[in-house]
Amino acid sequence: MGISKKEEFTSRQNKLADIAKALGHPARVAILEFLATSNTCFCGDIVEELPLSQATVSQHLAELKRVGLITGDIEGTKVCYCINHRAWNDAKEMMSEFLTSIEQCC
Amino acid sequence: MGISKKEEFTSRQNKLADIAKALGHPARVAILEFLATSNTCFCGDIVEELPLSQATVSQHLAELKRVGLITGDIEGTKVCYCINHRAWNDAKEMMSEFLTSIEQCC
DNA sequence: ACTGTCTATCGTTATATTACGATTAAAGAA
DNA sequence: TTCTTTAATCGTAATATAACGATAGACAGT
Repeated sequence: MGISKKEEFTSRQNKLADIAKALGHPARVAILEFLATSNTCFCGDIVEELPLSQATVSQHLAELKRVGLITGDIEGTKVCYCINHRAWNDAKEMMSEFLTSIEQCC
Repeated sequence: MGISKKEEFTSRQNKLADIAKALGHPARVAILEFLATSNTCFCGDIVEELPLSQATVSQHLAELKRVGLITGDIEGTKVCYCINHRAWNDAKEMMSEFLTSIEQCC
């Protein structure tokens, strides 16, 4: 990409874009929906649910963890992934505010 | 990316992810904010506002147009970019619904 | 017809993303 | 200790994205 110009934008714009980017793949949308509706949050169950390999699912989980939307707690040999409610609510508020702020135009 | 597995997800998950992806760059967030707050919607004014070249801004505008969030109307030699209110409201509703649907977890 | 202005597109480069098989590391069970 | 299960990481390949200069094409003015 040549050199990134992200520093040239506000930190709010960057944070918003970063959250949106994390939601910008159907697999990650599916993971979040699975976590919200299923009883189990174990990585293995997510892998079973998705049409992707274990390695790929692990990558998507890492991306969601990178932006803080989920946590991963080790339980024995398994890992339990959970929605980080604080971060999720922050993201929800930030996104909602943005979505409603874009109204009128020329 | 090897081969994309996007067909394996629901069309709703894909659409949601596609919108999120379009919002997943600070330049595109900035463009939408500019359109919502400024009187002018001309491409040239957007280019002036952003710390990016004309070619790069044009690419970002094309991406926003691709998902339907903005329209581009030719007016003489200039092009007036506007928020597509119908599409924006659809996106807003879809995103809000998703954001609020993710609540409880394990 | 010529000139300048505006914006899309082309060509290119650097980097990021998505995907997977194979391997590794950690924990529990035998 | 040895074996199994689980999930992260490594290595790699294909594709996508972001950035820009240069060019082209459309329109308006002279």
